Amino acid sequence: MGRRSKSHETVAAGGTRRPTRAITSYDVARRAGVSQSAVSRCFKPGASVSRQMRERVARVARELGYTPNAIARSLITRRSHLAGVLISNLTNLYYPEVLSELSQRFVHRGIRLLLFTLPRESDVDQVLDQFWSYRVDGVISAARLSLQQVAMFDQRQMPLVFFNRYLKERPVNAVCCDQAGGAEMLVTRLAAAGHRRFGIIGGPPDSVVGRERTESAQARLAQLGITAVKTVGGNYDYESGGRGLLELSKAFKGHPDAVICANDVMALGCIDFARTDLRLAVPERLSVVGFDGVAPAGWRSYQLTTLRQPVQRMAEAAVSMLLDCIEEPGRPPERRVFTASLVEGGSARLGDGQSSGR
Amino acid sequence: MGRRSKSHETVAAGGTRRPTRAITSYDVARRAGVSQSAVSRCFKPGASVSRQMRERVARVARELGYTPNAIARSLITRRSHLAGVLISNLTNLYYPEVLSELSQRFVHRGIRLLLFTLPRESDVDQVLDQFWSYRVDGVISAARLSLQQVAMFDQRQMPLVFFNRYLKERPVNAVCCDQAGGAEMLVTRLAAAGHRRFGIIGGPPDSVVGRERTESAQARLAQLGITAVKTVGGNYDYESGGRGLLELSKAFKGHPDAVICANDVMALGCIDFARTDLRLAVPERLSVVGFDGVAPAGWRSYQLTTLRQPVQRMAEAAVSMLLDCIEEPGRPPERRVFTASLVEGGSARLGDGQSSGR
DNA sequence: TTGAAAGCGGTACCAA
DNA sequence: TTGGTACCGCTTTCAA
Repeated sequence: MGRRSKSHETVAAGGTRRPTRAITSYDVARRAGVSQSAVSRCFKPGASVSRQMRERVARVARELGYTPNAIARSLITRRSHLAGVLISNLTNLYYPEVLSELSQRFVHRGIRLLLFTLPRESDVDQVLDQFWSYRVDGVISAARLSLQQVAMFDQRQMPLVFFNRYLKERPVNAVCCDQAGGAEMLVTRLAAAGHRRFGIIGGPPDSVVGRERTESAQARLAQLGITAVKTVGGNYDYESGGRGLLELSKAFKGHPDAVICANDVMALGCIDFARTDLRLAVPERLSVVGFDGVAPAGWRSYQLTTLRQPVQRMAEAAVSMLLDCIEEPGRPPERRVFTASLVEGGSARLGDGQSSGR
Repeated sequence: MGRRSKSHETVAAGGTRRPTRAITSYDVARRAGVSQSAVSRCFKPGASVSRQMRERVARVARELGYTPNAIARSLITRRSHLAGVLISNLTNLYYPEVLSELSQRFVHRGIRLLLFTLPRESDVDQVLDQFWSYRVDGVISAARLSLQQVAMFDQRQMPLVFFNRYLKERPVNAVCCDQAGGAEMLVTRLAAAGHRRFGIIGGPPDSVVGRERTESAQARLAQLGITAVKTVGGNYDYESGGRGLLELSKAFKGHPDAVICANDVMALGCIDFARTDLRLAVPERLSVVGFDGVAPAGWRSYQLTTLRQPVQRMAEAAVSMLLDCIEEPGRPPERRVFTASLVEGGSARLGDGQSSGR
């Protein structure tokens, strides 16, 4: 007999000890009077097992409450069926949607989601260690990683897909939304509708997406010859929107015609501040636009004019891209760029959209 | 030599094959000229290892990029350092906060979070299987589980802590927020302020928390002798709030004086519908209150009167309760009940709060 | 303090 | 189709 049947029998003989040990395939095998490998095969989908063997084992397994140990399995198969997900902060209102979508898709494909939220960017390194030690099959990151950090991934041949970020310095797998095109289009429409004085409320300094949004807007404004443009910093939260508008109003010694906010939540804060504190009608006297298309942007009080990201399709793309990378390790990096769709809403005067353009 | 050193040497001799295998403690041991067990000990906090051994191994490990395999470790220690988290739907706006808090606390304690979101309650059984097979150390559930499902947990001696739910039928570990007390207090204040016709917009049928909120409100209303009370169903989403108010208005052939919504998001929908569609001033002609204390409830457009749950403290309690259960398996179930705090806001006329009470 | 050896609970290959 | 056996990569006695 094998090396372990002895010890298992010992335990069985020990009798009185309380059964803190979980049921194993050996227990099922002994009780069913078959070999342990047979039990293992019965739990493998396409295995060659006779019908009676399968039934016999299934019955005993059910009686004993046996569930295969995924930990042990992944030790030898080198597939943990675990995917790591890295998200900077869940309070962003946009991320919960992303996370929810990712989670559904993964479950659907038999993959478990190991979640890591980052209070601060500096904690990334700790988290990466967890990925290495848990031997996750791959990682989706909605947080920024340094070049060095990314290098560690391919050094370990660990599949990595970025969600809404990427690296300029080198090609990486990424699912993105075209922020630049959307921002330019927004600016074009706003300018065509007669806005001349533009305020921009940016995201936090370390947000690549935010910078992309604001810089594209600025570039397009410059292109159109509009020079009355002020930019202030923001933090992606509701308060930033109001604070930003206040700063802009001071800078303009009046108020801008239009405010472009780097995300929806700031835009909502901006609208509320305009209406409540500055007594400025939106959109009549002030146009406000945002980015993301989160749920509250659509609420009646706001009806925000915004660029909605196709979160569902992006999540689907990210998950399937990650799985492709896992299946085919040598795969060259790919970048899939989705287009945001304009939600016209009612917080900005956009004109008819037919005017002169690019 | 051991049974495996042979095979490891073979691989090393094989040479040309690409190193798809990750670095193991054997690789480090060979390179450092020490035993594998020594390497293992060097990565165990309180182990008895000489300083030079520790340094030597650490150096080689760094050179080789070695990270201990947590999978293999947990196979023998029977501790995965994985906690399962079960959440019904992340779109609820309240759950992302909870999840974020839980995640932080777990990371803090060296525990990884295995996330499961449920599109439908019926999927619970599948998810449970995952818990069993991944041998998570414990589970926090913010989703409802049946008596049978809970029974499977203690059958497997798997620690379980409910978040904001519990079972009437039997004691379980749970961290809750006192919905009933809060609801009664709200009703009392509203009644004292002169409201007589009450509308209630409930949660989905399977939400225990929602039922508790509405039933307590109803009970208190009955106690106060107020009979003009109508209840309609809701779905916890924004639209439910508007739809609910519409239904209530029909039922009352006019409109209620106050609407109690089973969560904040419905309350916000209710306010918007009242103001925009019914042209009813809130709070002057209609008082609206909610439950939860989510971020948008505090936005200037709403300033919702609501009962805020102490999410952070509750998350902390849930995590530490779970860890306690893991440390001390036989521990009898405990229920920790937190109190919601009234956010007076500006969406309801509450009077001075000094009036006659219970 | 160090090393040898026996598992943890599976999978996979091989011969029967 | 079935059973025997060698691992996966680590922890943990037990001697030395």
